[in-house]
Amino acid sequence: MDKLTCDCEQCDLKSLFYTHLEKEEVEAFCSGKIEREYQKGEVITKEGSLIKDFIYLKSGLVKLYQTDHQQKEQIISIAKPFDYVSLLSVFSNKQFNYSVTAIEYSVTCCLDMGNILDLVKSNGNYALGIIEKMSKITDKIINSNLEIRKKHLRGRVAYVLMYFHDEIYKNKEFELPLSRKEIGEFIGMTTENVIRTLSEFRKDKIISINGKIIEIRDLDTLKSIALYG
Amino acid sequence: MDKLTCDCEQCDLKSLFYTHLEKEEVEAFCSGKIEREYQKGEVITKEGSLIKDFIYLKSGLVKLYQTDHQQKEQIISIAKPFDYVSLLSVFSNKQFNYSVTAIEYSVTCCLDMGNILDLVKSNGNYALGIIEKMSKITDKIINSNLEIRKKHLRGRVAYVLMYFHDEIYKNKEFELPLSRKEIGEFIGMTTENVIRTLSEFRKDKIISINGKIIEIRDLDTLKSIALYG
DNA sequence: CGCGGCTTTGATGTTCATCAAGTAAAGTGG
DNA sequence: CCACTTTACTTGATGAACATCAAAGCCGCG
Repeated sequence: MDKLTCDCEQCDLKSLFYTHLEKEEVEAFCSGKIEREYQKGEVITKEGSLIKDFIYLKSGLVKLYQTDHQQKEQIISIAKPFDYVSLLSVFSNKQFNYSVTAIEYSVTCCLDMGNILDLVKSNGNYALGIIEKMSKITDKIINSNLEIRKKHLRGRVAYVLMYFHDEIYKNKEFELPLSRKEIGEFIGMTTENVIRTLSEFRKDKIISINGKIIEIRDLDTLKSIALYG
Repeated sequence: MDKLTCDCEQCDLKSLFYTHLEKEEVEAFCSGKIEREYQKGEVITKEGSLIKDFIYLKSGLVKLYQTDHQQKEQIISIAKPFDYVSLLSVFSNKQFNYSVTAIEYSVTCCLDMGNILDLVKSNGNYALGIIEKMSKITDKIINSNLEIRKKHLRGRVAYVLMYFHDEIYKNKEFELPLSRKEIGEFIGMTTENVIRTLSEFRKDKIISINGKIIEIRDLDTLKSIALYG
């Protein structure tokens, strides 16, 4: 994790954070800003730690997860820029409810929580923007949890592959950012069965596997398994 | 469903909605307000219908759920006053993402959505209150879904019973507001297995069952099943 | 080089859904 | 108010879906 300097004017996320702000507000806002970069595997925030900053993801990919009393992890959500801004818990708790770890090289931007609160209070349009954002993010998380819950193993694995295809890489070939174990933690099944199901898809010529590289060979079939499996 | 008249001054929820408002704001706010009452089983909002009002629950108990392409229902959450205010979707969508049905006699209060939006924009403290509320509600939903997902059948059923005991009725004896089928829809198992598990608990003298009336006879055991089962 | 973590496959047993069948309760129309 | 239909509840038997256990290969890293 390193610190970077950055120019807010060219930040992709300014539409999210700065649209409703006057120029002087932006400057005040950004003065306390710190960018950090994380390598794959580095922890960004830990469950239970105090919330001092408001963090959002500028680039990369992260996983949100909780850890069990048996040290088992449950992945709540995979998030890309715009999808993850630490909106969960931030406004209701003193501590983070979830841990966040980079699963690809990622850059975050941290703003002082106090600044955000002041802005919400003083700028209604800004507040509304935050509310809409929160609403969308949590809707997505809740819906994907419901989706996963009602599927069988094949459907769940297909769902994850389609998720990476549709939402993240937009390409039939991509490198899985998650280990088999993590996929299991995400969709609630054992590592062995994730592997077995992937192997089945390979035998059925729905995908090709080369380590972490996946190529989708029969998108329609995969899609229908994701929907009805 | 009937309309009622109501006095905002004595509304239990005024702490949530009116704390940050001036007297004249409250009046403007309440002018468009409509109270409605629902008998057990009556639908409050339907998935897919247009959001015109901002609804919150004044008294009673409701279920939030989605309906499958096979007409199967999945219960997302059981909500009591303060727990349910239609915050999910409301700020991010034109339509409701979920249906809501009363599972006990309930009273709702509907406010014009436009009024709420104006307030959020013009009153920062009010906005912050809404944000905190949203954050807490969605945290609860996400957490309970994760909890349920990692348990076995006995643990899930115990979890539901403990939920009614701890959160709703605060009493060892209560009448289940859900049918066996609905409990299954809530915790992701079949009706038959809900019944079987309840019967097991009865045989193990953990609970007594009389139709929908449940009495918890061994709270400690039930609690530990809910935690570790 | 060896150790630990990730991956893979097979064999085995448990958990759970499904099917079937029957009883009880609750609503419906004559 | 009673026959009738429907819906909720209950139990058992069966098989499918899935977790667990075991063993071995692979790779990266100190």
